[in-house]
Amino acid sequence: MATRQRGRPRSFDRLTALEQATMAFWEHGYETTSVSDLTRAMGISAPSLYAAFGDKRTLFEEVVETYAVSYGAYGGRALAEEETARAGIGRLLSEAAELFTEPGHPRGCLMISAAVNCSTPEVEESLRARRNANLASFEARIRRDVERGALPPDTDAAALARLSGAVLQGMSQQARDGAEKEELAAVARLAMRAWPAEAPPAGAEAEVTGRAATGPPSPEAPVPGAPAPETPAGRGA
Amino acid sequence: MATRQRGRPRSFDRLTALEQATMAFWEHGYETTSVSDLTRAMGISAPSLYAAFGDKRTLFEEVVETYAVSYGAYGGRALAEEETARAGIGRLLSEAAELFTEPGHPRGCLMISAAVNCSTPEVEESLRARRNANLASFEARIRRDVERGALPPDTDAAALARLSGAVLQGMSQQARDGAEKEELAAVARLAMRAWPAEAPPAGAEAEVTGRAATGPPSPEAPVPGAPAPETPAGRGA
DNA sequence: GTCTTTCCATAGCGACCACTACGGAATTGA
DNA sequence: TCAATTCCGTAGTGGTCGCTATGGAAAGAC
Repeated sequence: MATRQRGRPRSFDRLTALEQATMAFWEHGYETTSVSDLTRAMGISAPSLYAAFGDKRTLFEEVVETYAVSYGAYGGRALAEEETARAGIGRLLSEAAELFTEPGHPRGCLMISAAVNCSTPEVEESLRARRNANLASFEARIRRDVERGALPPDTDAAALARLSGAVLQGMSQQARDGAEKEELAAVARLAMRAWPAEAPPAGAEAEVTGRAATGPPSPEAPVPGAPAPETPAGRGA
Repeated sequence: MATRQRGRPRSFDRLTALEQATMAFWEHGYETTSVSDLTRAMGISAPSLYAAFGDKRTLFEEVVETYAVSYGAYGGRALAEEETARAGIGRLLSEAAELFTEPGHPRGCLMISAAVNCSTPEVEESLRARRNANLASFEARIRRDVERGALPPDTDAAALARLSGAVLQGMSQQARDGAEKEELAAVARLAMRAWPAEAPPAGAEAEVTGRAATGPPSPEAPVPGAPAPETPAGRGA
């Protein structure tokens, strides 16, 4: 890649167009967003779209990938940065309440809602796989805390992960159904009460009655906050 | 309506055809199920479909209505028959785990998934209204228990209702994503742990936390299994 | 300038969409 | 039997779908 490319350079910004396509898909879903909707939203013509992004399905996959990186990364960060699985998922749900209702972009989560009832099985399957991968990352994070002793040994990690994913998905639909940020935040807060009593993260003194801290706990106590990436595809479960 | 109708009688059973249309819409959603999909599933030709059911949208509305009555009624019954809101919603979620994964029909809930990303706003809005009505019926049922003293006075009825709806919606999507009955049942069971401690249902010993009787001080104590329909449109929230 | 390369707008492809005009077949009441 | 009435299969409506062939305009290299 030495010389600059020869011919006429393209007259639109590829990343801007991609973001506009993201908004369109996010709002209306894969199937319901037609190519002519896309060209209108992106401000380019159909041949330009096909030259720059391949076909509609390839464009959607690229949209999902950038969405997972730029938005879904919140979830991965919450899980990785927080001391415990409980704090991580609590923060993830709380941030989701904000993200799902934030002005400036469509409501809810693209990975959750954009390929429901999709007649292209590959597309539906692609997002389903991302959702299930995130469920698996929830479960792994919880299981780690169980093994570490931060959660009771009889904790059902799979069920807790699935519940967290279900709440997240329900919050997404309710955001699209008109729920406001505070309402979803209350749901997120309440959902954390289903968690078992949190054991002391490490060497600290004990404490008994269930239902411990909900918010971000000790800034940095023991256990040097696992660098773990843990979630390959961002939020969405 | 005295005399029998004159001409040639229709050669298919209307209710059977309606049920086959229900299965098609349930599986693929409103938008993605084409009229030719419907005629194939129902075993009739397009003109017969239009003569018997009006247009596609009218057929869908009729499908939704019968679905709400025959399937969604489970939810209304659970809410009406159980002693407490907690028991009612607990039973509703547990029955949903079964219904959403039962063989013999598509997975998940038609009212939750069939009009996501729908390009016909009236259809999308119609199911959204049913979901929100069910949320409201959850909230009313919970609020009644709070006023009755069966739940603590500081219970956030709206948030608890919304959480229940979110879990239900998430369970529907996870059923479609492949979750099995036991997994969803575990989610349902776990979700009920978010509920506050249940107070004795009626005239039992006093309780502490402030605030004297607010609402109607439960004239008839334990409230026998309320005949109330309570939910006009069945499950779906 | 000239040539080469690439972009992009017009215009149109076949396929499918929801929906319906038509006419023969079937079943009634008289 | 004869109309009257209704059903339903064939075939086709205009419209939109995802996608692309063509060809002029624009911007580099020389």
